[in-house]
Amino acid sequence: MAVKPLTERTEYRYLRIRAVVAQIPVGKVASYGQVAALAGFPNNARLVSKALVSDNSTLPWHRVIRSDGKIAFSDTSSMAQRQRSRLESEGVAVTRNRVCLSRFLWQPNLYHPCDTD
DNA sequence: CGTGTGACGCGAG
DNA sequence: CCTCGCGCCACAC
Repeated sequence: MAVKPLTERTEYRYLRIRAVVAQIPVGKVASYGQVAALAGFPNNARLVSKALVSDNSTLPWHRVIRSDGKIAFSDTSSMAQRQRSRLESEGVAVTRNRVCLSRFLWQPNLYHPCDTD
């Protein structure tokens, strides 16, 4: 099975995105859009998910969630459960597949669309 | 080159 | 709380 050869540009973008994800501290979370913006790609949150899917390394992918605080996976999927356990083991409370952004969002000053509660 | 798809985001009902 | 629609962009076909 040959790995899909990414274009040089895409590979570079993925590297930048992974570099940002790697900076998310333990016990904090960031949204896809926030990671994209920090990596230099505003309005391209989907690129972040792509970068994580094609990633093999030990990246804290579980600290990346949607802008509304919800875990991106279907709440019944095994991936969502794995992400929940990883977050909870870091002290991040997950209620009904959602993280309280007001408590656990990384760099809330940069981007906080849903700061309720 | 048009179309569909998705670990997204956001506003309207 | 929910669903829909549209914008967004890379990629598979």
